[in-house]
Amino acid sequence: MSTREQIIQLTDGLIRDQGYNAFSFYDIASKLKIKNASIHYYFPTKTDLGLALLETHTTKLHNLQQSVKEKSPLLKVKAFLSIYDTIHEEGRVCIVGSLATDFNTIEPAMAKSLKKFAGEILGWVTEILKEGQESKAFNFTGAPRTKALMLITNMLAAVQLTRLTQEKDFGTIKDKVIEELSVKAKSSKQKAKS
Amino acid sequence: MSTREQIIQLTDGLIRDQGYNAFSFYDIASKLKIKNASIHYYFPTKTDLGLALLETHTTKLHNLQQSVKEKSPLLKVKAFLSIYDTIHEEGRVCIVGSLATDFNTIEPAMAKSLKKFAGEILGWVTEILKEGQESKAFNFTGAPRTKALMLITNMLAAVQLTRLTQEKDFGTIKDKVIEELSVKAKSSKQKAKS
DNA sequence: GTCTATATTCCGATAGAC
DNA sequence: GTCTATCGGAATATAGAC
Repeated sequence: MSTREQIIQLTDGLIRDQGYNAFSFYDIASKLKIKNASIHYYFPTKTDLGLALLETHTTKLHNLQQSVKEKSPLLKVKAFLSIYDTIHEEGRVCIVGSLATDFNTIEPAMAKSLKKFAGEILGWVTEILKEGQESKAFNFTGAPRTKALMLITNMLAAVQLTRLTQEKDFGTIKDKVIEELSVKAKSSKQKAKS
Repeated sequence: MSTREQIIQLTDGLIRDQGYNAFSFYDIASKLKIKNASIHYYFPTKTDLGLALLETHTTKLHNLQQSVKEKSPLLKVKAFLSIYDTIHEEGRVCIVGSLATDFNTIEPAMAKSLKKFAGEILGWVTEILKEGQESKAFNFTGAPRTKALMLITNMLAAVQLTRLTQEKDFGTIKDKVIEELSVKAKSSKQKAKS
């Protein structure tokens, strides 16, 4: 991997671990055993680095979308949910949640890029839910966009909240999200479990 | 209000607006037209200030719990959800979400206090849902704790995500949360709305 | 309680040599 | 591309006068 790519990868980990305002160029430089100034060669400003990071996240999202393009709505939703598995295992949070809480401190260019990225995710999940609702693969009422918002909020905050409660809460939430989406008509069963 | 209380109140707004690592003693001092050093008179370290803030949030939570102690489960849930109304109107995020994304940068004492606070919220919402489930006021399957986690994640992330999407998304999410909880058996109606 | 003054550390960023 | 050196600024925190 090129130095530039390594810088972006380390930035990603640091932002999602500690937040945008808590990581420094030195954190990255020391890990790569290069000097501070070298980072500035690739990314003149911190905002340039943040923008490059958001571009790689966008590319990764597009790759994931492509990889499940022909799959069922359920598998597509699971593909989306699986994004958070690694995030949770790392003890980190997602890039959207991390930058959302720092939103009022980032520069306009980054804010714009972040909004676009969040919009693409929401649009994708909405499309998946719409497809599943129409094919009756999913069991939910109301607008797909609303359900997409709730699905995203569940996962985005699950990785944040389970830093404070119990590690297993993440899996509990994820399982329940899938269950509520896919379980049919509901014959009134089920009670204390999950 | 005493200077000490004003400091805490300003800290609260700043942390939930910009994040723990983005606000400074100077931000507070300048708004109160006093000097940096005066803040240190009340709170020797930033951690002391953060701990005091978490104590006021705990007190406010207890006050809210007391005020709805004799109400129905639905009104109790609405009381909990209403916490986020003001937060959203301010364009801020909740203290748990803000500090959760900064969790790996705060000192152990604050981390411990934050975990305790989050645990109290989760315990309270779980109790409300348990009560509503047993009295059949609520319509959900599975463990109350799981549903409580999902309710909290919906709201915690709603205020974060709607910074990036549309302002009205917050209300959409909140309404749907209440609807899914309280609507009965479901006569199969409802489709494109909400 | 609030101030001035200062210590210390860290940060983002730039200039210029190699 | 990476380095040394340095600038300018901002942060937390403390000492001691008033």
